Amino acid sequence: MPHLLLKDLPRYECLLEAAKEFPELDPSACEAFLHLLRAGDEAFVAMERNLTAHNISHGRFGVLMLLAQNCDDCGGTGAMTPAELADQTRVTRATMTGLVDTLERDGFVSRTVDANDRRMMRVGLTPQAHAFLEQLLPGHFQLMASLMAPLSQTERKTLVTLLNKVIQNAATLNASSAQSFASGR
Amino acid sequence: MPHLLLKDLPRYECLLEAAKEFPELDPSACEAFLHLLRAGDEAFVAMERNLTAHNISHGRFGVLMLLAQNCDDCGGTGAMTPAELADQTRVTRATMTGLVDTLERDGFVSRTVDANDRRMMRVGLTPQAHAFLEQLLPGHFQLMASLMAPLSQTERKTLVTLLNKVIQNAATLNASSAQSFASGR
DNA sequence: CGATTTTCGTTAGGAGCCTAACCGTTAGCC
DNA sequence: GGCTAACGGTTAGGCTCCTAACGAAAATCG
Repeated sequence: MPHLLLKDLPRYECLLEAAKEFPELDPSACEAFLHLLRAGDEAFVAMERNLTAHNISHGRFGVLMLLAQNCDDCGGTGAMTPAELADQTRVTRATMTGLVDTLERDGFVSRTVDANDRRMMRVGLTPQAHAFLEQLLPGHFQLMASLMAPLSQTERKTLVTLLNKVIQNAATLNASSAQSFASGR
Repeated sequence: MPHLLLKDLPRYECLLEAAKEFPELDPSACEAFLHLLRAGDEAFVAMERNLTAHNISHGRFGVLMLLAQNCDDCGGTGAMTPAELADQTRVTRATMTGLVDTLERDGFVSRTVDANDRRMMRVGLTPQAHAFLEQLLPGHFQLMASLMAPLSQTERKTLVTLLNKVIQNAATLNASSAQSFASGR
């Protein structure tokens, strides 16, 4: 469970005050940014607390959900390679190795080598994992519902619209700055 | 830099579909929750990337900001105890020991024992830290501004209002569930 | 066909945070 | 005043994630 930021978010007057010293500081942008960070963190720790109560980490949960979804959607077997899993869950391949290690140890997934390409592995859910998810998910969904309870339907739609603008923008900024980093500064 | 969630957020139709299987799933709540998590993560990694470019971690940055703020606000010396720092930055005291260790090693803070209570330490900023912050902060503020650039002033206000509702609610839920955990389930 | 390059999964090592247990110091209480 | 409890900071050990470097298998190409 990560921490995040200061206990008390700064009052808006303080931001206006600080803006006098730093002309780069945009008070309304700063306020929105800090609130976004805090709200995201609160949501994250709430979710993580629920997951750890079931003895599963956020990373492992992501793998299980992805495999389950892949199983349901395409009517496929639900087997995926570690590289696919790492890409979809936004984790490095090295991390995925560790996640699959513990999931396999706990009996939630099975590893088999691909018959056609002997470099590849196929990771699939066990029946035990399906049972575990069916027992876990209702509480997970209830948590989301209770967290968003104070928002009306229209407020939720508004929130999603605003957040989408930030997400799109951030993805562009992050990608371009990552690129400028890769190309030597 | 943490990862977060799946690469592609689920489409709303998929949530509606999943709701048929899980009656606890509230599609609009789930959508808002996932977008919040993603937006918060994007903002977080953008900030963290900027900080690591200056060879400082998010945790250490929080300590510096808090000490600087404490110095400016009250006209005080800016010296705080590790326990105060831990409380305000939402980190355990053990973690704060490590943060102060590295900050002291890098010449950003100094530790002195309290004269009245020999259990306590006083952590204060060095001139070097002030110089460092003055060099770092403009870029930090510019980052926030560019992240929130696609939102108008009124949209930012709306966003803050909506996020505040979530923050308040989450703080209550997290506190009560932490309490129920402390009292033995 | 053999040599190079690419791709896959893994290992090794590090950073940041956590909990639990620890000493030294102070405060409360007969 | 001495014994116990509470408090402040630290240490020890664990978890999750990361980057970097590695061998094995496949693809590419002269």
